[in-house]
Amino acid sequence: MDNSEDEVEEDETEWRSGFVDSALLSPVAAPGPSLNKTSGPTPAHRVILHFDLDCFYAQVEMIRNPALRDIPLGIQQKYIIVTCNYVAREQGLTKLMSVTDAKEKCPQLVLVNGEDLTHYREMSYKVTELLMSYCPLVERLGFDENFMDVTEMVERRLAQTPESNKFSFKGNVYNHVSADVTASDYPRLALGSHIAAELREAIHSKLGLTGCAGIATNKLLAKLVSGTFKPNQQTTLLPENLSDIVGCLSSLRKVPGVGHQTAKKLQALGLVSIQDLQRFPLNELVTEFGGPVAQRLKNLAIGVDDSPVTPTGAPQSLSDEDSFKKMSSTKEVLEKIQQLLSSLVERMNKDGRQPQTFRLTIRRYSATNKWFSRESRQCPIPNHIGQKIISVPVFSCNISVGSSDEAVEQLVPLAMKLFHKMVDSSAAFHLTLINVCFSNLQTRGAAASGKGSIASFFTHSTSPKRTQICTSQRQDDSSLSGESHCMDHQLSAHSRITPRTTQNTVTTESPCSSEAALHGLKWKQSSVVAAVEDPPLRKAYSSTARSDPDEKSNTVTHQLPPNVDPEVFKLLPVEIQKELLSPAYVNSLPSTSTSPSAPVEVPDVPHITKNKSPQSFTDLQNTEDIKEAVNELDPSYRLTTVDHKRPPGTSALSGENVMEGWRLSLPRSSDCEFPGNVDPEVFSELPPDVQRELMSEWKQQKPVLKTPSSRKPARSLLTKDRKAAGKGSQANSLLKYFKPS
DNA sequence: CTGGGCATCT
DNA sequence: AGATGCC
Repeated sequence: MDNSEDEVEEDETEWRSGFVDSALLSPVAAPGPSLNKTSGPTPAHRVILHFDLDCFYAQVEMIRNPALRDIPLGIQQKYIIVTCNYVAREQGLTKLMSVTDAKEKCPQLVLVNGEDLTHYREMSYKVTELLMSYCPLVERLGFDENFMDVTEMVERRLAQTPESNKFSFKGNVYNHVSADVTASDYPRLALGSHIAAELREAIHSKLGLTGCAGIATNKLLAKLVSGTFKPNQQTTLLPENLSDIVGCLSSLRKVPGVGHQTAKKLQALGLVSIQDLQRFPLNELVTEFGGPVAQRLKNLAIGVDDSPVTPTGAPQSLSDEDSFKKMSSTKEVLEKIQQLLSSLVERMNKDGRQPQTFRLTIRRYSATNKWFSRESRQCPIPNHIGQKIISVPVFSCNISVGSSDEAVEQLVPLAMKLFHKMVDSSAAFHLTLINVCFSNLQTRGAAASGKGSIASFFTHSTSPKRTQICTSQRQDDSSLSGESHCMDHQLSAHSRITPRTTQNTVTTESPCSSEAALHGLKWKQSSVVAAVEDPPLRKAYSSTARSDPDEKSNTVTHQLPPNVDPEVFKLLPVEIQKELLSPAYVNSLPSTSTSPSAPVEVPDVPHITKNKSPQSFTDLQNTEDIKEAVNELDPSYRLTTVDHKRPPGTSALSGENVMEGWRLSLPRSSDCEFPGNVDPEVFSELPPDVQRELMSEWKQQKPVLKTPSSRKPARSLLTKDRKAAGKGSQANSLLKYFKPS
């Protein structure tokens, strides 16, 4: 029962497609709650583009180090090659292959550690920004994909462009010989293919990245078709071939939106192919998945997708995580949390918004079902801490208070509290992942918003004017000519890129411009200048937050485990302090061999000689030669120890960064009675609930970590209003993600 | 020997 | 808080 009659099938799906895609009619979706709560009606026929960058991480690394261009390159996270360049793919490597398998297939493979996503994130937002500069309707999907609704652009071009251009397709046309196509039937898709080609060219010329694009009438089809001709090509799907591309999906898992769980449920219903799902009665699907999901699945199976391209904007949460084989001591947890928080606070600082919520997530080891079962606890961030995450400009000077370090110091105890809500550290535990996350991000005060709005224009490679036009316009059709002008200017000018050295364009707009212009350097200044060279300044400000009488000796420092900041230590619950000081931990292993700070070996010499045939010796030589050559080309880029995670000595909480004013005196025999070990002054400065907690622990000799205190965030509506609340204010903060650091 | 993010829905 | 999905 294959699709015997192509024309009948196509006609039917096309009819349904038009039927469902037009929200004005849409009786199909009417009975149940509409799956996409798109407010506005979606145009009857849209032109949707899907961009998918080629082996994105690998491309970024090859740009950073061109010596990697022509050698097989894999991007490694832990034991996985998450992606690899096309040189490596020619030798059989695929995405998400284990390092072991990869090296077996390709002994010369050069690996770069890709656990730090900073560079990928930055480049990713540059791409989104570039697309947005042509049309604001851009939706991100991961770091390397973007949807774009160019319907209005197409309509405008339809009126403007000469006839001859309307009737040719750029790039491939699915299931057609491109030159052969009767493009006059699909002038909009044809123009969409022109736009896609221009945008891909812009991405290439301005950012140096190649990628694929799909052109179709909805997101699902655009995404499906974009990958049909793989590296650096584009493909248009004509409506007449809708059933072809859907029918070609080898399994239901290939349908975007059908994940592991959904596929398993469908398989339990006896469905394995797309055709199975197409024919399966809707009612039975409803009982299994509920109305909306069932209808959505049915629609997807026939290539129907009326979900709108929703502009993504700035992220709603920032998180940082690390996975490892085993973590089983509080000391390790504390250090890892410090590490993660340092980098997360730094990112949050650059963002400029103030997080209202902090979340800690862990994954426990379990022999069965290793990959799920994450647990998390979250709590509101006290305002006085949240403010410190954002560094505050000092008067008219560009130097800012080094408050980010303090923010980390105060967040660590918060995180440890959450940790102990999940893990009873008096019993054995075994974690394999820790994640820290800021969410509920709040744009900062109206008046002092110089940081967010103005800085973005400076760090931004495009003119403020154009950004304003494109981001504030939304979907209004009122200023078509304006956007069109903007667009055409861009398109015609992209052969010559003039990044407009920003300074002069914006200086006129705000007296704070010089302050904002240096914003990108602020973090460095705050951590170096404020903490080291300018202690009085820093102290003056820290004293406002904390009554810190005088500086005291550092006697305890030497007793602390390495990398534990005494300032932080002081703030920890005594039980944790005790745990950290106990001989078991002091002597305990620093041996998390999977730690990201451990150098990644490229290539693994003993492994190769052991595993491979005798001839691999020559390969080994070659690889070594390549490695050395690459290292010599760029000394800052060490293949053997590629670790972008954290340059040495930049940790805000490294041991040498000694803070003033901690004064907790503990005896050498660290694990004796608490009250004698605790400085009354310090105790009196602790928050009341912490005091209560400590008291109860001393009395009971038991970790009672329930805070009876007030955890009443009084949260109400934070779910829905992404569209309205987001866009306007979000446009500014979004730009921050578009700029190099 | 399946990473490190992100989002949405419940 | 968790599940699920996407890359």
